[in-house]
Amino acid sequence: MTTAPLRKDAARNWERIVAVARDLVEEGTPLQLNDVAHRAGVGVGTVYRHFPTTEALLETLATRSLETLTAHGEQALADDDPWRALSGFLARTIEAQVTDASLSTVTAAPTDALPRTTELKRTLWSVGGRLFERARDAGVVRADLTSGDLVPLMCGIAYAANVHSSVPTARTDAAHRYLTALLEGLRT
Amino acid sequence: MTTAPLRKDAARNWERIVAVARDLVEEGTPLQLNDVAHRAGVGVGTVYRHFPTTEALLETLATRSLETLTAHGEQALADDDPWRALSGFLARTIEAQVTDASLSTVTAAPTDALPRTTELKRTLWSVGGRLFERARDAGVVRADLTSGDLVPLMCGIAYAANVHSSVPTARTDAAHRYLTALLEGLRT
Amino acid sequence: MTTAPLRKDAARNWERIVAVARDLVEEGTPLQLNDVAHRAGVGVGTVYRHFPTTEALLETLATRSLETLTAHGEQALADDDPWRALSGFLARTIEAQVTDASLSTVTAAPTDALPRTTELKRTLWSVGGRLFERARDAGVVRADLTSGDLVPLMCGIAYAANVHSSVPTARTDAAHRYLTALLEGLRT
Amino acid sequence: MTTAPLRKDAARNWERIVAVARDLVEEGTPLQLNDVAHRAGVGVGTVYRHFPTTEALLETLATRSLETLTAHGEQALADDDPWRALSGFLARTIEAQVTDASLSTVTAAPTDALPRTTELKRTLWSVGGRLFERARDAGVVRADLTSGDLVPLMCGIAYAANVHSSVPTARTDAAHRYLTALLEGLRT
DNA sequence: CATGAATGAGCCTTCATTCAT
DNA sequence: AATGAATGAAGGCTCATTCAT
Repeated sequence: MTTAPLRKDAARNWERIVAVARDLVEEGTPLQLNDVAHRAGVGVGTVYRHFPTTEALLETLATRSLETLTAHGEQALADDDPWRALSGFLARTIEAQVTDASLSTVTAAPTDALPRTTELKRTLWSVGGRLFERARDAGVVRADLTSGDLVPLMCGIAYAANVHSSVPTARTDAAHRYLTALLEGLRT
Repeated sequence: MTTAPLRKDAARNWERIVAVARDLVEEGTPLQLNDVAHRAGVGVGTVYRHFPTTEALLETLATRSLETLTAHGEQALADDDPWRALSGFLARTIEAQVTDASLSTVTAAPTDALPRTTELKRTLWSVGGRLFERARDAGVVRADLTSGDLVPLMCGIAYAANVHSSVPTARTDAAHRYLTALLEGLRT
Repeated sequence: MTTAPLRKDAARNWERIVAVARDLVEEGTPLQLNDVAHRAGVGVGTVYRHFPTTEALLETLATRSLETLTAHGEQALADDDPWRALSGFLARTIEAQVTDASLSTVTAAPTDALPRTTELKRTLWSVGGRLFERARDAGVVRADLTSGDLVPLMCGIAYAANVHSSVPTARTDAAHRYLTALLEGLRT
Repeated sequence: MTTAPLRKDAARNWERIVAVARDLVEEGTPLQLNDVAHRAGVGVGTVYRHFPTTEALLETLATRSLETLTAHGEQALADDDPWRALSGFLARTIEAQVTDASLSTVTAAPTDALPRTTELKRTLWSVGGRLFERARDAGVVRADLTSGDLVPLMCGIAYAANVHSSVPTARTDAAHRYLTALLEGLRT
């Protein structure tokens, strides 16, 4: 409902642009709207029409991961075991962060370009927060950390996994080890 | 003997440039040699003479912290208690990373502009590695992390502490909490 | 079909830029794209879009002369008298070189920026070579020079004509005298 | 007598600078006084003291060839055979031009930085002119060229020999062939 | 005399954004 | 809606020349 229904050709362009942008982000090339336009075979103006700024495009890329994670989080809330629920959720989060570069950027950004992003982030933080608080109330988590520390910590682990390793598998691996260590530290 | 003895006026300019650069880095402004020159009240050429690239300047800023940390690390090696030695060293490291933005950048960089930096980093990693291995040999540290994870982890914690908090004291505070959590996880 | 059809306004800018560049080259001012842009009343970016390097612009200027000369050369090949054909062609070549500064630069350059230039030069050299060889086969030309000497010799004469005389008519005059002397020397 | 007698150390610096500059010119590197100073192991100021401009240095390099050629020319004037005298002189001139890059530059330059250069050039042109006129008076040389064409022609041949051949021997070779052709054309 | 640090104009190039077509 | 040419601020770097030490 948020987005107006697009004409068929406009929708096709939108898809192309997003696809190209995803490739670029994946290979680490900094997003440049001119460049995206060229590779997508559309005019610069078209890209600007769909995505007024680089950030807007990046947030659009991140949307998919944000939605998936939210869904996972909501499922986790249904889990009886608070610790298993929290740790599973965090594992998925870290994996997404390490895999999808747009996600880590958007997650760490203090402000958003799209209202939709703000909304999604808020929901996701809220779900994560509830998982965390449930675990703390159950006494399985240290008391000196708060739910507000979750996002920074996830960003930090993703960042740590990226430092010094450009190989994707090495990154995923490192991320898991770091999360495990942290979870051990979190657990009471 | 490391640095060639500078003429008095050259030394004064060097100091000015470094001081200005430190301020800029501190306030989060990206280093631009033209800008540095302007603010330091010297010609662009002067900055370029002293620091051929932005990286060289940044590494020069980081040198101080790198040296201090190395000295601390070497003192720590003299400590009888392997755990106390390691955790103390890491605490100082994190504090430096959070306080000095040049340090985190230089630490995370895969390559160096100045040979001096490479040398300093190597020494520091080596000291940290020895502290870590001593702790592991003493059986006070988890076995699935290695000394090579130390640098990424420190960078990650510093990054986490910086996300979402621009207030210096909040950063230092967060960094300590995160390190504590991690250390709990590390400890056997 | 060689050049993509330009939009009307783009074409107008292209023309302006080329015209300004021609003037500058004519008056001996070294081409600078910023300068060209300014004088043509367009933005720097526009010049860079049309001509990525100074060389590309210069070669574009030279194209006209290269094409004209090639046409003349092909007509000359139709002439029955090998000597008249060769000497006429060389006379036109020299005249063009002395008149059009871009031509001499491009001719003497070991490498080209535009594929089109390489193609044109190759064709022109080939035509000239055939004229020369026909004359040699007819026994009207010295045997110790080869068709490969033609380009250097033409460049040399143009250079000679330019040394010490900034007045256009004096240059053309000198060029003719020097070519005549050389042709006398070439003739058997 | 023109140059004031130099102190011994000043003389040594002068020699070093000139030697370095000769090497640079030989290898085709454009002369830059800072660069020369660095390679010669002296301060920039010292180079500027001895040679106020790049041109002055270049002319100093050319002096040697100018003097040698003048001497040769004067010997040639003693030769009974006007044609042999002229052609021998021109052969030496061309050889020098092709061998010594400073000479061709200085020869072609419309103005001089050092009075000494002007004087040397004047003398050399005069000697060359006399050789030429003697040959013309003897009726062994075409009448439509004048002694004033000698310098341009020599520059032109040297230029032609340099175009497209970076190999020294190939240059000398080409220069000889071109001169021979021209001399044939000059001869009546 | 020698030194070499300092200067800064000058040139090059990129890229986010606008707007006529 | 789409296109892509045009714009020009912004930043990077070099090098000839001066002048304090």
